[in-house]
Amino acid sequence: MTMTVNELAADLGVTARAIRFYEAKGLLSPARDGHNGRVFTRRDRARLLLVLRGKALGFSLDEIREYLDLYDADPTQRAQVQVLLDKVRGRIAELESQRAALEQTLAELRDIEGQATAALAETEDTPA
Amino acid sequence: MTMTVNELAADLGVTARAIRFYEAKGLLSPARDGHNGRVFTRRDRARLLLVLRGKALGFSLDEIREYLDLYDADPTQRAQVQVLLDKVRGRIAELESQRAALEQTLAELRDIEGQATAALAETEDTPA
DNA sequence: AAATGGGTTGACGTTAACGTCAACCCTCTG
DNA sequence: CAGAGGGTTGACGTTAACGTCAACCCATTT
Repeated sequence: MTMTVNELAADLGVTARAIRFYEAKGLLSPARDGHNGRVFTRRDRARLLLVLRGKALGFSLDEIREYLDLYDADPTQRAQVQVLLDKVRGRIAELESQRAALEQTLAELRDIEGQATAALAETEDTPA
Repeated sequence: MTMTVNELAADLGVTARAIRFYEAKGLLSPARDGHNGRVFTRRDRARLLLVLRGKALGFSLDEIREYLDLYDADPTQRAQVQVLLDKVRGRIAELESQRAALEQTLAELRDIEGQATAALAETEDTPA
């Protein structure tokens, strides 16, 4: 049911050092087994997956922590919910502009790909 | 028709230091005016824009340089074109998986937004 | 001539995100 | 009981991407 650091690390393709680092940064908070090792549940694992996705999207660990706080936020406090909402909307705006840049880059790369393919086809029978 | 470092920097919202740094890294190669300053054309500006977009997408400067080389590549050399094509396709694959992660994150954030909005509406008449 | 306003090249400082030891602690197992 | 096998906490090293001087050059303006 639970995992150790190295198991989780192997599972998600990261190093144990990185996981401990994330804990030190407050992104994870696995339980302990006496003086022994950390105990990771599937919730910890899910959280780490969120961290990794955030990283893949180019966010810093600090940003990811804020982002995780959005998940944990208590939706019963009116003022806090308002802050949460603002943050979420800001993040959505950022991601959407990032997506736009990404689409544009993809389009350009596809264009280059097409040109390269064409160039190959053209010289197909007249090799260097 | 041309610009100085600081003009370009102000124009695109980066520091002159960063621009010089990019040049040192081989991402830009503006002309010189005698012993005086760098001279940036609109082609240099366009190139810098590509750099900035790459950064926004989370690529390292080294990766961006490779990426820029794709633009500059000579499409008349068969072997080089093949390499180019492979690189481009690899990059496209990366970007598409990145886009998938982005879409998923966006969906989750929108979900949180909806819940927060609902929570606000519910306590609208019964404030804290 | 002195000062002011760009611009230049080092050279060193800084932050983020770990990598890489080193030293140490349990807990088995032969 | 001597290792071997996990796990732990420092502490220091490293890379990327600049920031931040410092010292200097050249062309004006005053």
